This record gives sequence, structure tokens and C-alpha cells, in this order.
Amino acid sequence: MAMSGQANYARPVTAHGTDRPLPLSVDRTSPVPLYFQLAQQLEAAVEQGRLAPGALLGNEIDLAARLGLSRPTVRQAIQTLVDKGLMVRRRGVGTQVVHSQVRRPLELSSLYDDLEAAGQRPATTVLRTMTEPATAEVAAALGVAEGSEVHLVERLRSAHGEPVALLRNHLPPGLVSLRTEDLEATGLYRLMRAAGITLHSARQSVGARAATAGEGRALEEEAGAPLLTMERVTYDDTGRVVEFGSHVYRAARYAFEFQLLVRP
Amino acid sequence: MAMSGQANYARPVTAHGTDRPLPLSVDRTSPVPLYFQLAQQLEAAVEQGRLAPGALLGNEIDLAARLGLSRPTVRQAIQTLVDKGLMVRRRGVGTQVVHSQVRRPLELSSLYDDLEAAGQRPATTVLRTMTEPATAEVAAALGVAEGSEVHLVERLRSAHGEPVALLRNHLPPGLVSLRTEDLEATGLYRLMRAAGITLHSARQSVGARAATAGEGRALEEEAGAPLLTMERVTYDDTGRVVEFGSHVYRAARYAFEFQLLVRP
DNA sequence: GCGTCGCGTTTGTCAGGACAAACGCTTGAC
DNA sequence: GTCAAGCGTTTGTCCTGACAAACGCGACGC
Repeated sequence: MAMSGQANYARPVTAHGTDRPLPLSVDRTSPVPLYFQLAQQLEAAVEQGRLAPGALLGNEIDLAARLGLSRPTVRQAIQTLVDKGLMVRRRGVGTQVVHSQVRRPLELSSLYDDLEAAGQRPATTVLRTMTEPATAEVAAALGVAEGSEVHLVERLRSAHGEPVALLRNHLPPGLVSLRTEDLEATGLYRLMRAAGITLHSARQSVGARAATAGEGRALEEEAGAPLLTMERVTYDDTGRVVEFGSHVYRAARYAFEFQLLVRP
Repeated sequence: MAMSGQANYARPVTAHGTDRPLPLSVDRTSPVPLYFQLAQQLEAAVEQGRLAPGALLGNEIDLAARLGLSRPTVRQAIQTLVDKGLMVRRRGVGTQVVHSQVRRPLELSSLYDDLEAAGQRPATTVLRTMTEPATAEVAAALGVAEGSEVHLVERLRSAHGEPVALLRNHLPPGLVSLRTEDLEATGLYRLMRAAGITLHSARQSVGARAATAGEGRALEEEAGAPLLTMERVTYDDTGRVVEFGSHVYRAARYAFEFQLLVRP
């Protein structure tokens, strides 16, 4: 490989080890931000293997010149991919694609969406919807006064006709109207989004315990069978608590998978 | 509140509702980046309640002028806090502190560090360290050939004299020297970091199952007792797999807590 | 042979400016 | 009274330019 200079420095972005440069371009007439267009194209290239793991991205200045962009814009695009864990920057070396299967971090997802994405055809049976006075635990989680009225929803989530999870949710009053037909047609999070609530973050606790007799009956397990438990408090973007969920999953049918990144 | 203009627009950063501005300053002689200094001060103010939830941060231009910084630098500082979920930006409104208890996202942490941080005084007993041929499952996780030699470590982790978890780790050969005295004095991740390995990300799966007879004996539970299980594949920053762990936790003694953020 | 120095490369940080888009409030018309 | 338009505010995006710090490699001296 004859190169003019001395050291073997980073070559431009090439497709899978060849010297053919990756086709990258941005559309300035599009309302999509330029940095976002570039980030999407790079991410697609990584996912499709056109940018091999370990491949160097070529320096930011050249990349910017090639695309007719400024360096900050290119940096912003790369930064979003670094934040996702797809790439690593190294001063004096360059930016390279991280080796191997790095999946996306777990999103704030609903079980319904998870199952649907896995092609499992989720179904929901509403067991109860009612309004009741908040217990101490529920009041603390929702940030309301103990004894004040809150909504309770109990649902059984199944996939392929087999029960997967028992879902108990408490909600502060007046946020969403909980109609049984809506709850059985889709997930709770979709209903909230449809009601104009912007979900922001959630605090989860995942543990395990033995099934009670009632849980066993609902989930078609024996009493004492191991269950995976999840408690979640969800906040919207103004910091309000919008939901407190206490869910139990059949251990044989469900596990939480997620990706952790070290914050640099 | 007499203001010159018409609408009640964002006031400057004030301490807890008063009109006393927050003391913010940067040290240009410090090697710490300016944006980082500012981010730290703002984060500390939020944590100490000097910046109340919902408080507006005042517009970026004024803030930059007050600190003698440029707007991009101020934006970079704020952006890190937005990424952490501490603040929310809204165009035409301003940046405000998110309400209430938003904790940090779960870091790629070791059980040892978790317990130590919780003041639990962890102790480790090494049950086995050996080298063995990789099974199909282990080989797939570590990315080595089936049957090639890999290290295996089995440890019992206790807190306050009571067993908490049974830890089985497989490691590719030649990465770290696994001496029993080191393993009992600290956690595996610390040993890796000390060996010059930069941890980058991990893929985890959390589930539940019933304890086997052997697990029951080790953890002082009965066979069939519910256990929390965690499998983890850890990568360093070059994408190498550095560890594959299969851990079981006593359900009564441990749960995973973490914070999820919605990616905008 | 081997370690050290220097140099070029590349990313990290920071400045200052400009225009566009979203938001909330006020004003005005009906 | 109610709804629409207008306007100022604030963040979002993008540009150009500059210097500093870390890294890897070759060249040099021993």
C-alpha cells in the first residue's frame, strides 16, 4: 500500500476494508438536521456491515470537507453515535467503530411494545379498573396524600394464548381515561402518549419472589413458583409521576435484557 | 413584580425562588474544561436543592455573558445535564430543572462496588479457580473456539456474614491473573481495570428461576427457592469480550435498581 | 539492540456570529 | 367571549476560526 507520507495514518471512510469510499451525502433542502442525516447514514452503515468493526472513520476535517459541512456539525453527528456506544474516539488515532454486537440501550419501553416487536402478538385481559384510596406505599410512589383517590388497573398480559405477566398499575386521577376497550387494544404507555403526556424517565427495581396462590392461578403456575418482579415509577417531562406499576412475570417466559454503557 | 417588558419571561438563575443569583464561576487556569466546571456546579446546585425543581435556568446568552463564556460552551455544559436527565430544554421557554427524584442511570457496576457503596461490607469466598475447555455456550459468549481453554472463577459473595450471591465468571485466557487473594480482597472489575482494561459496555439479561440443590446449600436457601439470575457479557473499548458472568442472587437480599431515560 | 526525543496527526476545547423554528403571551378582530 | 394573528423570547442548528492535548511513529543517540 503505497502512501505518500511516512506513517500509516487513518484512511478515509471505506466500505468493508476496500478503498472504495462510503457513499455519504446530506440533503440541505430537507428539514431533518444535517448532523442527524449524517448520524443516520453512519449508523445504517455500521448496522449493515458496510463499516466494519474497528474501521477508522477518517479525520473529521476531511469528512466535513467531503460533505460540504463544518467540523462542528460532523462532530455532533459522530457524538450521537459515540453516546449510543457504536463508536469510540481516540485522540491522535481517530474514531473507530466498536467491535461486535453492541445493541441499543434499553428504552423506556412497555411490555406490550416489547412483545409486539418480538412478533409475539400480545393480548390483554383487563381484570379490574377501579378507583380506591391510596395506601401508604402507593401514595409515596405517586407523590399524593395517603388515602386520596387513585386509579388502579389490573391486567393479564398473554402471548400466543399463554399468560406472561400480571400487571398492576396505579395512576394519579385525571391524567388518562382508562376505558377497558382501549386498555385491551393497546398498551398503557401508548394511551398516555395519546393523551399528550411526554414520558421522560422511570425508576425501576427488578427482583424475584415466589408466586402467591392467586398469582399462580392467574399465570397458570403453581404457588411458590419463581416469579420475576418489576416495580416502576414513571415520570413525565415536567417531573410529575404518571404511573406506579407493580408487575410480576412468569420466570420461564420473560427476562429483562439491556445494554449498559460506561459513562466516560 | 415590576418588569419592563410585557410577559413574565425567564428570570436569571436564582437560588430557591429568591432573586439572589446562584454563585457560578469558572477557573480558566484549571485544566478541567470550562463546560465541565459549569456542569458540575449546576449539578451540585440541583442536588443540594439550591436550584429548585422546575426552576428556569435563564437564557443561555445571558448566562454565557455573566460567566465570560461563549454560548456553545454554556450549551455543552447544559447538554451534559440534559443527557443525564436532570434538566429539560424547551424552545421559547428555557431550560428547567426536572422535578423530583431523578437518580443517575445505572452504571456498569460490580456487585462488590454496589454493596460497598451501600455500606454493606462485602466479603468474597473463592470457591474455585480453574482452567477448562469452553462449552458451546461459553465459547459463543466469549467469542472463542469451542473447547479452547478458558478461565473459570466461582465465588460466593456475602454481606454482614450472610450469603448474597453466587458468582460464576468465565474469562478469556491471558487477560488478568486470577489470584485467590486478589479476588477475595476486591471485585473482579477492579482487577480488570488495574490490569489496564478499559471497560466499555455490557449486555445483561435478568431473570428468575428456582434454586438447585447445590445453589440452595451455598446460599443458605432451600432447593426450589426463587432466585434472581443475571447473565452478563462485558466488552472493553476495543470491542473484545473480557468476561462472561452467570450469577444468581438470593431474591430476598438483592434487587436491581435502575433509571431509564427516554431518548428524545 | 533499545530507549528517548521530536514531529505530524487527530480529537478536545473554546470563541463569536448568524439565522431558523417553536413557544407563550398580548393584541386585535369578530 | 372567543379565536386568530403578531411579536418577542429562547433554544436549535450551522458556520468559521483557533489553539491545546494526546497518541503513534520514525529518527536519533547511546
